[in-house]
Parts: sequence; C-alpha cells; structure tokens
Amino acid sequence: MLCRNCPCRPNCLPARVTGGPLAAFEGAIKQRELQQRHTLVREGDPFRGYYAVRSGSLKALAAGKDGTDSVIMFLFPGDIAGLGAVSHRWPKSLIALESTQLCWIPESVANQGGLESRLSWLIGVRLRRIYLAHINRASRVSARRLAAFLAEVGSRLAPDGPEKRFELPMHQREIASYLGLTTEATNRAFGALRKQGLIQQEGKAVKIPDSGALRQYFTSESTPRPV
Amino acid sequence: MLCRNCPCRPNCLPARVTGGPLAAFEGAIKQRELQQRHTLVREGDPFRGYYAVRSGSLKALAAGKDGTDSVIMFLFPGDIAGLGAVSHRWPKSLIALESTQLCWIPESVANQGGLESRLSWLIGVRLRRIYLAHINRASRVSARRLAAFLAEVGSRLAPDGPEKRFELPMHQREIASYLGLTTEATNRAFGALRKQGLIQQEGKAVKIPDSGALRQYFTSESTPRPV
DNA sequence: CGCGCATTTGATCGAAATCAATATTAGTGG
DNA sequence: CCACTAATATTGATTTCGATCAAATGCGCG
Repeated sequence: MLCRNCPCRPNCLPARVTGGPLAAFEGAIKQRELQQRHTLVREGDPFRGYYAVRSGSLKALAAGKDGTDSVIMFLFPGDIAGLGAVSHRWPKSLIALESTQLCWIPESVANQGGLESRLSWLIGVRLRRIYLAHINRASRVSARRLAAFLAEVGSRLAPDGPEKRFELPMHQREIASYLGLTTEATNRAFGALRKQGLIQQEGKAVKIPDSGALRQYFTSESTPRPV
Repeated sequence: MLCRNCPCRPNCLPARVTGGPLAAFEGAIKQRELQQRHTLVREGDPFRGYYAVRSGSLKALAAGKDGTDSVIMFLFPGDIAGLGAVSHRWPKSLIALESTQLCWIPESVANQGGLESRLSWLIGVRLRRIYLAHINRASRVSARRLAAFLAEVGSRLAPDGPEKRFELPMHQREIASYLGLTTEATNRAFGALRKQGLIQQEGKAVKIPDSGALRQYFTSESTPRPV
C-alpha cells in the first residue's frame, strides 16, 4: 500500500506532499506488521523515528514501581506513535491490541522536506487531544468518564454519522486502567450506559445510537466545580 | 533583560543559539508584562505565536458548557505557552496568577534558523510532562494526587536541593479544579500531608522538608490496578 | 474438554462528595 | 488606615459512589 492510496494520509505526515517528493517519502518509509500483544517499543528505548498506525490499535503503558503498568493512551488508525519521544527516549511501552499495520518513518525523513511544520501541527493536535482527555477524566462519575471515552473511541473508529458501531479492541480491564477505575466499576458503568440507552453492546461490539446524546450526557456537569 | 542573561534560556527556544543569531532572536521577540488575573489569550483566539514565561505563573482554563471553567494546566517560569495551539487556535484561555513577565516569540521566528527541531524537542518535553500528570492523577486517593502536584510545583519553583520552599501562586480552589477534587477534599488532603510531616505550610508558603519522601509517598500504589 | 482469564454480579467498607456553618483572607471604598 | 464586603479556606455531619472482597458465569484457546 502506498501513501497515495492510504486512507490515513489526511492525518499523516505527508498529507500535502505530492508528486516526486511523495514518491521519495514512500521509498523512505518502511511498512511493518505487528502481531497482537507484541511490543513495538519498550519504555526507555532510544528514539528511532515515528510509527504511523495504518490499521489496528496500540496501547501505551507506563511502568509502575512494583511491576504494575497502567494504560496511558490508546492509538488508532491515523495516529502517529512516537510524538512523546521526540529527540529523547520512548517514555512509554507500545503494545499492539490486535494485528496492526504500521509505517515506520525515520526521524531524518520527518525532519526534512518541509515536514517539520507538519510534524509540529500533528503534535499540536495530539496536545489538544490530551487536554480534552484531561478534562473528561476530571469527572468523578465513572459512567461519565466511560461515556467520554466511548465517544472518543467511536469518533476514531466510526467517524461518520451520529450513529456509531465499532469493536472495542481493548479489554475492559485496560479501559479501567486508562480511566483510573477498577474493572468492576468500569463494568458497572457499561451497565449504566446500557440501561440509559446511550449504548448497546454485543460482546466487544458497541453501538452508539446517538453520539450527540452521549456527548450531552458526559459534558453536562462534568467539572467538579467552577473556578 | 536579554536572552543571554536570562535564567530561563536553558529551557527556552534559543537555548543553544549564540552570537549573531542570538542577537537577531533577541531583536525579534517582544517582552511583555501581564498583571495579576489579566488574560493573555482567550479560548478560540487565532494562534499568534508563543509566549515564554520568564517570571510569574499562569493557568490554562477550559470553558465548560455552563460557564464553569476548569483548570487544565499551570505554567511556570521556563515554560512556553502556546504549544497546544501550533498552527491552530488557542484551545484554552491563559490567565496570569500573579504579575508575570513574558516574552512573545512570533511564529515566524520559531520556524526559522534551525529552531524547528528545538521547538519539537520542547513539545516532546511537554507531552512527557502531560503523560506524567496523567499517571499521577490516576490515583484515587486525594492526598496522593495533591502530593504529586506539590512535588511537581516544587520542582518547578524550587528546583535545587531535596528541601523545597515556595509560594503557591494559585488558590486551593484552582488546585482542586486541576486535580478533579472539591475544595474541601483538597483542603483535607493538605491537612493529611501536614499531619504526616510531608509538607509544612504557612499561609501560601509551602515547605517540603524531603521531596524524596514526598515522591515515595505518592509513587507507591498510585495505579489502581495492573494491566 | 478443561484450564485460565475476563467479565459479571453481589455485599460491605471506605474515601470523597455533599450539605452546612464558621473562620480567615483579600479586596473595596471611605 | 480602617471598616466593610465578598471570596476563600477550614471544619463537621451525612450521604453517595466506587473500592474492596468474594463468588459465579462466560469465553478463548491449547
């Protein structure tokens, strides 16, 4: 698969590159497949360029003192992995949640040919997304946090239309870790959202009948107190 | 004050710039003072370059639906404001917590003279810091979250030595908003840390007798569950 | 098929939210 | 500078939500 046909291109580094430079870019990157549960990079590894997620998904893990890890972030198609490691070391491990197609983009390639500004822009997008996640996780009601999470995942895995269907690639256990909840609380939060008709579930498949209603649910009264 | 004498230079854009280029940089930026509680930028304003914090501090606010804002981030001397707005709009309002000295760095200046890679590096630093904050806020024990916050602030406002003394520029109310707690819980968390001897307080002045002990306190058992 | 792991459900406990009231501080104008 | 006012900080009592403990069910996989 070449960049020119890749559905991720609008979100990727060479979004506006065409012609000869695009061909050069395509020649400089390297495609790679990562099997389910396999590790892409380990915490502390030296930085060796970026990985664009073309299909599948990953989780970023932060190692705790006692060997316990917590999930920091999920990466979906169109995301670039490695932004947190720029000119540094990988701050987090990255592990595939399912069979995942990646494009390796060497650092030298990303720092040439006018791609720096595009890279900065993408990092800005990432920062804004993290800030949004910060806000959503500030809610102390578990069902609201989960609702915000599912809305976010839905917008990534089923971008079109207000009704969304997708398969959750991660376990409830991993969602719980990401949201700072126990698995039991997470599970009950799923139940609460189902009972309110905001989501439907069938195994790992999730349907959001009305993403507007879901958003309405978690944006109302999400902040603890005004400032 | 020129960059060559600025204590923030190691953390700033022109960390490694010297000679003629440094003089050019100094000529291209513009110093500015912001009075307490005054607004630097408003949410949704177009991006107009970066602001380096030279002294003082700022809070970043996210507007809620109903006019209630929540604190997303605090900025201290050495920080660069605007990283989340690269080539976009300001995602958050920025308001001075105290009288604050800033350097305005036009976007064009930051994108020239080999500063792009330095900018990317700084954004990477910011991303890593946010991930760390994410982890710390995953703790469900309010005193632990506050301990992590105070350790972070202490490392910024009193970088030298294991014993730290500093003045908190923000209200407990703002800390509470940032941590996703009520003001009461935040206040009781202060009390808990005092009782354990991990901090001392006198008005807004905080003393951390042993920042290692404080870190030890909040890093142990901070994650809800392993993954 | 059986084993291990994840999910689901229930009961109890604990921490923080909430409600309420007071004390303190900061900011205002006289 | 002081009095006055509003906002913030502090403390207590009660309630609620999620953590914890425990057990059962379901599922994937060798």
